[in-house]
Order: sequence, then structure tokens, then C-alpha cells
Amino acid sequence: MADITIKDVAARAGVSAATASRVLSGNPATSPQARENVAAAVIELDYRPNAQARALRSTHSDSIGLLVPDVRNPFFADLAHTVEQEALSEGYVTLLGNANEQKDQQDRYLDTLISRRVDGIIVAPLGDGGGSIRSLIEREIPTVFVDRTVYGIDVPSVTTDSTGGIRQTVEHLASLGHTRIGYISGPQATSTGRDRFAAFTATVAAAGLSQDPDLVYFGDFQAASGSAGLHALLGLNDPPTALLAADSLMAVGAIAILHKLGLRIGTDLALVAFDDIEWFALLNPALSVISHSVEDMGRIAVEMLLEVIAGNSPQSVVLPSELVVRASSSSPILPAASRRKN
Amino acid sequence: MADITIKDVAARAGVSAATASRVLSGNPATSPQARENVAAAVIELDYRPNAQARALRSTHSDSIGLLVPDVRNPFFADLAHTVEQEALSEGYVTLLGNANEQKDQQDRYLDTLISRRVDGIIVAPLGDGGGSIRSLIEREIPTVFVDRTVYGIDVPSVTTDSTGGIRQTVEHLASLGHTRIGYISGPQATSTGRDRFAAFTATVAAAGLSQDPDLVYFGDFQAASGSAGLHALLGLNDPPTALLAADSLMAVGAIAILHKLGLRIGTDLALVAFDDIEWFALLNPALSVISHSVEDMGRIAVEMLLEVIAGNSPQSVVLPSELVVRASSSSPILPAASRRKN
DNA sequence: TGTGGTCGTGGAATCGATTCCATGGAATCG
DNA sequence: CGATTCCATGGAATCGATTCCACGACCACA
Repeated sequence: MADITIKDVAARAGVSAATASRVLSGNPATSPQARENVAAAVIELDYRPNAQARALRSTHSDSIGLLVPDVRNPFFADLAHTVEQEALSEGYVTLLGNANEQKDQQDRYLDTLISRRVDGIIVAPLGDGGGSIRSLIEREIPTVFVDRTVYGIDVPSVTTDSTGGIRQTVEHLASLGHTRIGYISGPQATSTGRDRFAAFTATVAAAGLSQDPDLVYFGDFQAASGSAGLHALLGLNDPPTALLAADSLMAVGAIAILHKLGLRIGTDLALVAFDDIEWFALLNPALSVISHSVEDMGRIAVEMLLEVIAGNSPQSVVLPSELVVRASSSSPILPAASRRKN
Repeated sequence: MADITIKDVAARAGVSAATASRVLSGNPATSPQARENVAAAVIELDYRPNAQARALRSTHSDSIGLLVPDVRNPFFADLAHTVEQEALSEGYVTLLGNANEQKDQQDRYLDTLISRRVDGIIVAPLGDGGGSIRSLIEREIPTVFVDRTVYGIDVPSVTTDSTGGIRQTVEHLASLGHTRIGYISGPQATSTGRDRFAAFTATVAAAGLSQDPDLVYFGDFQAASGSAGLHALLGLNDPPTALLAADSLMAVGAIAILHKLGLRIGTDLALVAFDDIEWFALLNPALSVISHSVEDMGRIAVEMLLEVIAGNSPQSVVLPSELVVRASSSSPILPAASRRKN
């Protein structure tokens, strides 16, 4: 692993290291002759600049960090893809970290990203503003929140307005005759969990539907809690006739149990999920979803972070969400007598 | 962003930078007094070592690179998750790159990873051994291939033995009465594409089934080519009665078209997909798959890379694959007359 | 008491690239 | 033709952490 340095290139090209550096960074104060010789030497030696040394001297590393709660969640996989492609087109490499929905792993990754002196960080945060999130702010490291925010921390963010999609969903279900809508909520420690829950309770009240607190189950955005939530809701004396899940993984968990119980989605129980995942349309029946654009979210987050890095203070952006009706929620409610009991 | 350096810590603790460095790296040649003072100063100043400077001096960066062809493919998302968690537990950070199934993006990312002097690289390669893959070898950068290999490049790898799962599948379909099995293949520019295709042709011949070359469609591992492949195969004069797709995304593309055409999976057409994805079991009917362990693959790849970094030459590992029969391939074949025509 | 050894410490060199500063040669102007 | 500007260039300082080397203090043993 005999590394080739800029001195080797300079020697080969018959110039000094300073001149070689100037050629490589496109400094105009170089002669055509020098440019040519250096370019040739670079190719002959297959030279790759040492990014560490460069970053050490020049205070920027041309890299950004992206910290997501769970890469296996298709929503965040898509987000990672979009951010990474968008950043690459702007000349930045993305370091992807996975907090695994755990605060200590989030802190550990943030520490690492700080140590590596990334130029900025995009994070879908969890927990309160403690731990390493605070260090980010105190060090004035350019930061953008995506999908989620943290109460009391003033950082530009790109989030989804849950209210529109959830109101459409509640009204849609009400128009089919449903009065008892079950809700599998995300954790109240996340802003998305809180916002969606608030939107649900508000619109249910506005539509005059049942506000029975037993109709709400609090999950953790992962599949197993969707299964548990479904069990809990179906076990009620007066179970819901429609169900809204606050994210795709909890919907998947619920669907698995529905299959196991032999209940028919769309007729025995209407189902809508927050987050649109490509293959939700392939389920039989196809799943109704509240859709929001992950591409827009990723693209805007990168643009916004570049603004912050440039020293500006961009406005936070809230993207709309929208109900997409498919077969899982298109049948009118059945009379209670014909519904199977659990 | 006034960065705090080791000199600030040293000054605060009343020692030299050399001593502070020794304390931080756990060098035993330090007095308890010094250790205590430095530890206190680190906390008071919220000091984070500059990873760039450290890596520059000490030739290792405690980071590895992972380059996958497509993060949105659930198989690679799972792989990324496993590798990242496993590496983290060994004290390494993972830089994730996404080649987007394009050779130029793969080269670009490899260049970046080389520049950043990662300690090693895990890559699911595409294309031949040209471009930056060659640079990796010439520079003797610790490298491990995962899922795929490159012909003629001698690098330790963790791959899946397609043959077992594919033989089981062909024999299973034959036992249901199928004689014409369609195959949507991966690209022959990838080792997995070639291996699975070879296994399919060999086992079909061994089972005495139709070897009609029209039964094979060559896709590119992405969803759209699965749709195209299905159209092509159903358009034959004598279409197949069973279908095997060489990866999950092409299976998804095929399923979408089957739904659109109103064909019933499992009865009108038996379907099996390579790669097990959690929600494949949720489809109706549930999808039969050839399953292989992405956790084992990721874990072994990291272990193997650490071996290579340590200077050893680990043996390549080939993991088994296995057929999991579900409803999409459990009905005996229908007589031709009762099958619908496309 | 003198010699040898251990131990904690600080000074200085080092890693590779960038950039300030000074220099020498060519070009331009009065 | 002499003076001034311009430009390409090399030398040297710099970024922050690590590590080699040397030094002084201390203990132990003969």
C-alpha cells in the first residue's frame, strides 16, 4: 500500500508540490505546460488525493452525514437513496448512519460524524433535545431535521403536514359509514407520532365520530407493535370497523395478523396506512395510503443543508400529504351482524 | 465553530499535548494525576478528537466502505443494516455508497472511498474487473466481495449458492406437473445473473423439462424489467405455466402486471422469486421464495474484511439457499383448456 | 554512594495537502 | 531604456493528532 502523494506527482511532473496542488485545485495561476505535465503524472501514477490531509488543512470535507432511525423501513431507504443521489450531484459524499430507533446509537453516530468533521448533518431525530443533538447546536454544525423535529430546538426542517391526509382519511371513512375508527399511533417521543395523533383526534372530533380512547393504541413505528395494536383493538367489546396505522411498518404488522385470523381487509376491516410504499399497491386488496413525497423531502433537505452551510437561514418547509383510496377502504361498512367476531 | 483541539485540553489539564494524547489513547505510561486532569478537561470542554488529523498520522481511519448496487432493493437495505451494525460493534463506522446499478457511479464512489482512506471496502460489484475495481487491487486495499463476484479478480467473497434453491424449485414445480417453466434472469454482466441462469438451465435439463430458449427473458434486476419479461413470456405461442424470477424486484414487476391482467397467481401461473423479503409472505396468495440469509452474509462479510485488514487471507464462503413453498406455487397445474389466454 | 533501570513527561518531527509570501523573469508603460 | 506591474513558481508555515527521542526524577541494588 505504498501511497502516492502529491510530492510524487510533483517530482514526476518536474514541478513543486505547491504548483501541483494549484493545478489540481484549478487555480488559474498555472502555466499550460505545468498543467499538462501534472495531469499526465496524475494519470501515470494513478494518484488519488488524501481526503484526510485535504480536509485537515481546508476545514471542509465535502461530505455530509445522514442519520435515519431505521434503514430497513422502506420510507427511510428511499430517503437515503434520494439524499445520497442529490448530495452526490452537488459534489458531496453521504455518510449514512442508522440509529436503529435507539437514542444511544443516535448519540454514538452523531459523535462520530462530528469527529469526522462532516460539513453538515441531516437527521431524522428521536428523543428530546438532549445528548449529542445539543452538541450539534452548540458547535453550530450545519444541521437540518428531516421528517421529524425536536421540540424546543430551532433548526430548519422538512416535514410532512399530517393533517391534510388524515382529515381526508377520516372524512372518507366516515362517508363509508364508519363511526368507530381505530388508530395505531407512533410513539409520542417523536414529533411525527405526536402530530399524527393530534391530527387524528382533532379530525375525529370534528367529524362527530367516536372519541373512545380505547380506539387508540400506542406503538413504536415497528412491525411488531402493529400486530400488538391490532390484537388490542379487535379484542374490544365494541371493536373498530376501520383502522388507520401511523406508518407502513405497523400496517405490515397489522396485515400479517389479519391474514392469520382470516379476516378480509376492506370488507371485515377497512385499512389505511400512513406512508406510501410501492408494493402496497400489489397487496390483495390493494392498500389505501396517505401518500407524501419522499423524493421532495430528500431533495429539499439537501438543498436546505447547502443553504445552511453557505451561512444562510432557510425557512422550514412543510410538505402536503394526500389520501390515495384503493380497495382496502372502498367498501361501505357492513352491518354489524354480518361482521365476523374475533 | 471555534474547534477545540488537543492543545486546549492539554492546557486546561496542565500537561503537554503529548501527554494528553497518551491519556486519550489509553497509553499506560501516564500518571493517575494526568489521567484525571485530562479526563476532566475533556468533559469540561466537550472535546471531540479530529478524526482527519488522527487518520492522517496513524494510517487507519476506523471506517469501512460499503458499496451496494441499489439501496432501495430490500435485500441490500437489509444487508446495509446488518453490515453497519456489525461493523459498529467492532468499532468501525460504515460509509454507505449506492452505485444505482451504474458502473460510472460505482467507479466514482470507489474513488471517493479510496480518497478517504477507508480501512477496507465491502462491495457488491457490477461489471467486469475494469475501472476502479482494478485500482483497489493494485493498491492492495482490503476488499471483500459480497453477494456478487467479478470474474478473474481474486478477492475473498461471501456469496449464495444458487444451485440448491433453484434445483429444489425446479423439482418442486415439476412435481406439480409443470413442464414449461419461464425464467426471468438477471443481467449476465453480474455473477449472480450468470450463476442463477446456469443453475436454472442445468436443473431444467436434468429434470427433463422444456429447454425452449424462449422461456428465458433477460432482465436487469429492477422492477420494470420484470414487467417486460412477464409480457414477453405470456406472449409466446406456448407460454410457461410456472415462472421463476431471479430477484425480488423483478418479481414485484411481474406481479404488478399479473394483477393488471387479472391473472391469478398460483393457479393461472405458479410463481417463485429468488430473495426472501419479509412482506412477500403478506401477499395474497403468499409468495414462494428461494430464501438465503442476508444476516449471515453481512456478518460474515464484516468478519472477513477484518481478517483481510489484519493481514490474513480468509477463505471465500458460499452460503446455502433453500426453497420456501407458499401458496403461489402449491397448486397442481391446471389442464391447458381451463387456463385463460393472454 | 555510584550505577543501572524504570517511569512520566515535554519537545519536536511527522503525516499530505493547501496557502501565504517572496522571488525572478517577462511584459508593459512612460 | 529604466521602472513598474504581472505572473508562474518554490519554500515554508500550517492544520491537529500521534509518536520517537531525550531528559530528569526516582527507586533499587551492589
